[in-house]
Amino acid sequence: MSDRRTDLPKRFDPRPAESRWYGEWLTAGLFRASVDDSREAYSMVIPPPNVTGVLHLGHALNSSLQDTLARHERMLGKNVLWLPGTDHAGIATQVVVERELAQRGKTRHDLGREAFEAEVWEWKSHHGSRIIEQLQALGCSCDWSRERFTMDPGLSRAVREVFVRLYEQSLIYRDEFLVNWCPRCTTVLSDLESPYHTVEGQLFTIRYPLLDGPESIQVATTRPETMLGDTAVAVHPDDERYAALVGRTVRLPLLDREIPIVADPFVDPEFGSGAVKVTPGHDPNDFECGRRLQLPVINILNPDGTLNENAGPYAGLSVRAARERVVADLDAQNLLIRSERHTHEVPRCDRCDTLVEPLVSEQWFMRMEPLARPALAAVRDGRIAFHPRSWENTYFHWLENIRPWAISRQLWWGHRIPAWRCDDCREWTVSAEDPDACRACGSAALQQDGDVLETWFSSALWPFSTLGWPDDTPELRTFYPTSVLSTAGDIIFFWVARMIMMGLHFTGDVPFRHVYIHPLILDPEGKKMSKSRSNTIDPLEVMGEHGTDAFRWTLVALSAQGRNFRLGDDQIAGSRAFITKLWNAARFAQMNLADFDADAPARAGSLYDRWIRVRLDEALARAHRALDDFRFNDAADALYQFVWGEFCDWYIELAKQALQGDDADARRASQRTLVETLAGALAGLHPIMPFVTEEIFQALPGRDGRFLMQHGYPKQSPPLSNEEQREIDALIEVIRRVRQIRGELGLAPQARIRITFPTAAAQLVESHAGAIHSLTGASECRFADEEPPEQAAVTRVSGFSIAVELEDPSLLGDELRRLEKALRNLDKDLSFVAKKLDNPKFRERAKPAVVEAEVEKQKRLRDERASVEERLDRVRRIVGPGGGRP
RNA sequence: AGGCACGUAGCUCAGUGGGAGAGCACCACCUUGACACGGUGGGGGUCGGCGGUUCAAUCCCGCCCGUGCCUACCA
Repeated sequence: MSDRRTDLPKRFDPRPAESRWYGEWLTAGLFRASVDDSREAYSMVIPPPNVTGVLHLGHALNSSLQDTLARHERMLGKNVLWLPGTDHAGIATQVVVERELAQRGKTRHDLGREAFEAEVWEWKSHHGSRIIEQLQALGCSCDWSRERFTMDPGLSRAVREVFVRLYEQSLIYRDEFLVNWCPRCTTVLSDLESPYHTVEGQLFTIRYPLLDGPESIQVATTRPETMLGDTAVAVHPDDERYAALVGRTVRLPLLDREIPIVADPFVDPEFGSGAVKVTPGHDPNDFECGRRLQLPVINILNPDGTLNENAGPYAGLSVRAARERVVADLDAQNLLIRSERHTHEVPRCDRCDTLVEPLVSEQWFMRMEPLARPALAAVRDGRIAFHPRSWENTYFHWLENIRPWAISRQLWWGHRIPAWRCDDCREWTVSAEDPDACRACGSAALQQDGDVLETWFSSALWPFSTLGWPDDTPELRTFYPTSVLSTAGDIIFFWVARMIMMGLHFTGDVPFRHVYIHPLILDPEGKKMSKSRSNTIDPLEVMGEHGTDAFRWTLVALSAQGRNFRLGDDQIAGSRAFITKLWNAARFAQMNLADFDADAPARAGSLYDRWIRVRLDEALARAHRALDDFRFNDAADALYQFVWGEFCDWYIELAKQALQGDDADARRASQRTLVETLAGALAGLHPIMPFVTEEIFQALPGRDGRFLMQHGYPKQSPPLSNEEQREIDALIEVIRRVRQIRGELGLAPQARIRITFPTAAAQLVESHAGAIHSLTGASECRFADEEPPEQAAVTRVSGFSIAVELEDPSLLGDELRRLEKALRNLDKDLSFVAKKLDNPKFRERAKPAVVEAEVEKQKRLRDERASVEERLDRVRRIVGPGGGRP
């Protein structure tokens, strides 16, 4: 008799629901944004994952949160664009493809640049969409028709345009600078790409003899081989021990080079001997010291990490071999004072883990301070807000101490730098279009720079390059600035700050209005997850095991602001239980809706019906306020409490009377409330757990072929009057109190009980007799104002007492203990209230409302105490002083 | 070393200037016609420590201890 698609099976099976609904949503174009739309726009760009990447927990979390926002805003009726894509990940991708080539016994040099690039594109076409498919499995509602890749023609054009403009503004320049060099990748790395790792090394103390005289000076170093590039020895200007030596000359051992002793405040007199060898070619501090004092720079390394001709007899050796030889030779000449164990930090290549060598090289740099100033202002004046706000400190600190950015990379995979050098006059021609002739001398003998730009350079343009910049496109006009950027805290420098700088500089506006920094997921022991710790969790495995909705719900429900969280199986199992609860509530609804006619006129609902609708409205309002503030956990909590604690625990139980009763009108009204409230709850949950909510929604009667997302959120219902609110509160309290007596006295669940109410409660009890009987297990409710029967447990409910008759006289002993406990608790409460009210300063200085509340509280507690005490006396008289039981 | 968080029930975590909550775990009873991934009831916490501000502090301030993350780096 029903035209519904299916009956809900006993258990929810996530897999088929996930693939079915995701496919239908895509077909229906639900995720498409439109530029020709009068609705308010809401937009986000996805932090583009690395094209070589696989979905890890960080992606899963961030994407779940963004999807929650995107779906929520769509359901609010906005024109939502969530723009997806990937970045080309210069080094990572090149390393992957080179590894594949190596298996075929080839290097990229065997292929040549063009063939190698083709090889990478080929690789991308086969493997580059893996992470996109994984995001889809997670349910992400991105507008896939607008998927972008940082190497797309449009985005590449944006990169060139930006490079050329910055060059013309003298913000991009070439310079010789000490850079981080990866000898394996043979490319420069940014500081951020060369993280430090702790190693157990040695600290060598070496003696440098003075040129004129028998004295010598001792220096300490962890990298003795770099002495081959020393051009000075430095001491602190205020260090009296060495004051006489400053300006004299030492003879550098092994190479016999004469180098000066200089004074520079960067030297820490407390460390080691207080004198330091200065190697401007291979140490950041020394490089800066060298610039200050105009010391010569000697580079002793070849690009592959071997020593070059400047190392004299050590040329051709690896750094490691050279270190051993240098130490041995120094020792032989009695110049090695000592070596001791020393833990220190060395930089390694983020991508291949090779030791990074600082070395001087000519690179393209970008001046950052002029762009940093407006970027700082945009956050200071609130045009961009960080959530949680404390991350602003991180942002400010980095931008206030910003240094030039080395943007060139000696790779073959990436955006090739649009700069050509003239063979004849050596001048650079920088141009968005490939030039025919040198700008300086007109020569046609031009060579394009072989380097490419760092990947982050193109990522920094992502919020506007993906929307068509530099053209003035409808997409840009509609969706820029974007609404929210959601990402991880450790990426603020790499990406967020650079997007803000580039966005302001090139579009004149901020790239996004809100930056949400999501929590970090820790393992069950509270440690950061990492491959090296092998404590990672594979999101796809979890999704397969527990279902994607359970996984998403867990991540969202744990995302409290400003706090990381631990993830383990327990958390996810809890989410699955919640989904099962929802599922079973839906099955209950379905069973009771078999004859439901959505179009039939229904009379106004019962108090229960009107109450649960109001509770739904309040839960949705709380959830939506929470989402507005990025308090994802609070949103989840509001919905959870409603579904489980109110809809399932109370409404369904209360509605059973009408649903299963004889009054057809009452039944129809409750059916309507049941289905509409459930649908409203599903709508509220849908942004967080899209699949199961759609699955249930589509199985409910009265569907019109549209999807849950298209229905949006339910309209508000009229509020309850104060009287109605009091009535439902009192009913719930009565039921709770009686259940409490049953539980505390250990009455068997089957045991029927008789309850005596005062006549004043008659109206309440009679209006809700069905609920009271079924939910308390009462067989009879009586009304009497005289003293309650002796054989009874008495409890107090908002202003009146109710008595539960006890069949078994021995239970009075338990009742005695129950009352004694209640009395103890009341006395405790009373003494705390008294402590306040007896303090004259409290009455004098506390807010009058607070004082009044305490007075009220005291009055209520005293009343209650008197009533409990009276009853206690009576029970004591019956049972005797020892109580009913031993 | 500096910065930023965090420390609340056995565990994972919410929360608030007026005597603290949830989920899981635990105890008791219950295979009741949605649901044992369940129901009803219950026990359990000097809210990290020490000071300060306040009539009142778990909450605000300072110091200390512990944990985590980030940044920088001593040759």
